Amino acid sequence: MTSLPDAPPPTSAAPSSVPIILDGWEGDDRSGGGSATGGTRDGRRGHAPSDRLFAGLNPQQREAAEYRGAALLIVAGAGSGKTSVLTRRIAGLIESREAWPSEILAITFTNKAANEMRERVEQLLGGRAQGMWISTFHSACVRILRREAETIGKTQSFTIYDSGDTRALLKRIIKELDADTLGFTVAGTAGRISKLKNELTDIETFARSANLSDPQEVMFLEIFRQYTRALRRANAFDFDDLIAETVFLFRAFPKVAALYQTRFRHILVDEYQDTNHAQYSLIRELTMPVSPDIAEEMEQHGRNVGKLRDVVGAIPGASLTVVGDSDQSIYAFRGADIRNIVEFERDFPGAKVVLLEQNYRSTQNILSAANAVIANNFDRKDKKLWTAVGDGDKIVGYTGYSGHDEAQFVADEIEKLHAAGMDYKDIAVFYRTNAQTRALEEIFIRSALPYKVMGGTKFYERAEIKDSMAYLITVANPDDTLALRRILNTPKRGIGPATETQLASYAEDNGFTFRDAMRDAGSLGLGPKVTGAILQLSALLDEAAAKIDPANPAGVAPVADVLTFLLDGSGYLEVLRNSRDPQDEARAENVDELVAVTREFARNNPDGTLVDFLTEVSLVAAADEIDDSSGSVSLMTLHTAKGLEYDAVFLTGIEEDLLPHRMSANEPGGPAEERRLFYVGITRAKKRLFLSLAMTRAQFGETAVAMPSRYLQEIPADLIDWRQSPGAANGRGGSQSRALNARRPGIGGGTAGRWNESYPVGGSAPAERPKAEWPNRVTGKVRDNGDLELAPGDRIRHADFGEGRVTNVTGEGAKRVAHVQFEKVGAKKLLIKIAPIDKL
DNA sequence: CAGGGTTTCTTTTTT
DNA sequence: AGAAACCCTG
Repeated sequence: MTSLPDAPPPTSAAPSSVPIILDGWEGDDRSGGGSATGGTRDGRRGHAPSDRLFAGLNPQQREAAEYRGAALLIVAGAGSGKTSVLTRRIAGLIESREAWPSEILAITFTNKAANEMRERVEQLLGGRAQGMWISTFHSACVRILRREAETIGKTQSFTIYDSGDTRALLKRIIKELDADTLGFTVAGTAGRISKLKNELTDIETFARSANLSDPQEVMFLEIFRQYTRALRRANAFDFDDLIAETVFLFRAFPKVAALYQTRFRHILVDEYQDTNHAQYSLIRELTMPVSPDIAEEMEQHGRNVGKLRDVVGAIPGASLTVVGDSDQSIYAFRGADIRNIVEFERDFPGAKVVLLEQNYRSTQNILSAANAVIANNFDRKDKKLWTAVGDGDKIVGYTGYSGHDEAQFVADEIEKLHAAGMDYKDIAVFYRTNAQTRALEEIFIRSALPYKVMGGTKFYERAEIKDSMAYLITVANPDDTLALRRILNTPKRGIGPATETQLASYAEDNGFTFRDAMRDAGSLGLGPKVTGAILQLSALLDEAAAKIDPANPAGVAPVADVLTFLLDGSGYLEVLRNSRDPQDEARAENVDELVAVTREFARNNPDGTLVDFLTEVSLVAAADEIDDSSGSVSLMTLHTAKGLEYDAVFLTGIEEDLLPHRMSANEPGGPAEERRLFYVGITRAKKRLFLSLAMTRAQFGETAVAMPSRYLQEIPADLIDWRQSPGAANGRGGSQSRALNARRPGIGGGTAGRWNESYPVGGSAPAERPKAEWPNRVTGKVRDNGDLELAPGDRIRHADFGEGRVTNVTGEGAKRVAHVQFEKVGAKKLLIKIAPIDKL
């Protein structure tokens, strides 16, 4: 077939919003076929992409969008419009009929980015984009692995273990082997295994190279072996397996690989600087040419690949476009290898390189700061971001006396921005470690500031959610012993560790699964109560499994129904609701929330199965949670912030031992990576950038002195307007400092000298408040003023802010907010229920 | 086996 | 400070 239909090709109905659903692969009409490297050879190039698609691109961007060739590297500085380039490149390929949508594979860093890219491409094309694969590495691999599961000894409903599951499994193995006596820790072992998998070292390869005279290494090998075996028996993959096993699959089964190599003709990878070796290898496999004999065989099996073949009958490799910025590489700790991008031209000879340096995001002041900071990393290609939008406002700096003081500054400035017309959703607060959210959250709650914490103690990591999910997993994948053991005695049914061990060894001895052992609990000679409990649970799970059995004449039940059935039948929710522990109330609400999530899932994916739901949940990233329409300030780690942008950005905790983090000091390349992290944070800001730090920071329940980060000095002084500079905070706060030291004897005052050396004493604005207003801790923690009646005109006293007059009261019930004009610190909003205030 | 009390450890970043 | 691990009793 050489001619093209005029209408867009019919493609399978892959629901665009849910990349995980398996689309009907065979149903994809590939009849148009196409060769990446020979776009014009077979006459497919009906017409060049219209100028409309490239409107508004600068010459470099346009070149990157239009270039046709086997390999293209787009070096895209922060904010240089790479997403525009990528989406237009994809749209151009499709519009010019060089490619069908189903021939496109685009890899993004988060599911959210994937969905956005898909929407933008569809927008550009007017909706003719079904069948594209736009997803993360992990989602794409899951999709492939589910499809090919049988080939590698798994079933289609395999479970995905997250790092928590991995840790739980390793913990048991280490305990059973008594490996902790040899100094093995769960975290250390998990990290080592992860590293090996990211390097594509499987257990056999490792065993061959292991030094067997080292007992330490022998033990590790045994742990690794048992871990691998447990995963296999549980019909489960861990995160790293998803990538590595796909690579192994392609290498072991070239014909399977050929299916994907011929399907995907144009592969695009975003954030290429953060790919690890396994991901790099996956891309290499996918862009490999198909040999003549396999191509021949495919054709004989009815796969219409003829027009892809070259003169010798082979199918050339797919075209590859990668986008990245080595200055934004921040994932070396999980195996990302900066060499992948640095050596791209060597890996793909003849590759074209396009540089994007013009920044469309930030003001020049922000960019100058970013450029100055990153210039301190040696060993990098010099690259300078520039913008045409002008200097903009100065960067604002602030040094708090404590983490809470810093948080109060952030809250106050956010309120000012909001009062000046900026939406909360356009403001973000970044920090290095999740632990830093505590002070921020305390202050934000008290200030009645709407905020959302991205990532951190994620919803899906909460115990009650993991419990509920474990019920679902057990139903979907009965082989998953880990999930089964988790719910065995949750809620309490009198099945203790001893019984659990008995069941496990009964299964082991007879070659059953744990699940089978439960069904056969009657023959174990346990007490009648325990036996009854096990059989009851077993029956409940069987009944639930029947609900999703495709063979069930009643039809397949929605996920929500299965979940509520399990939660009711097990009594899990009831136990939480009847508990005296006040936290269990919130837990029950979370479980209800999960039920709501399953309903939402069913609404978005009418054909979504339980396995689809579990997959989606397993692969949500922190950045996926961000709801653009929400009127909340976003709080997140610097890592989560990658790829995002906000009008105003607060970078908090810019202190030594935090940024750069203490732990990074030992790592080779650590400080440089931390600097890139700072750079990423700075370049997220469009209009306003705030840098803050504290003189003392609570850590492990102790208060320790903190030093300004070395990176602060790298920013030219004239770019920063210090509201309270490190030097000034120290000078003015001398007595404060001593008071703190007196309270906490462990802190030496001698190191504080450095505070004065490098910073101007006194900012351009005087410190707003006397130090006495700033105790190091938030007072009145578990206060409840629920019944306090306040009206405009009332006078109150606040524990920190002193006296003031209520000007307005808004909100209802527990969310009533008092607007107060304080005598010394100005206007504040306070959540009445918990604010440390008294009516005068 | 369950529940309560005490002790110890934690904080790097995440798909 | 808070969570998890551990230990003890009923």
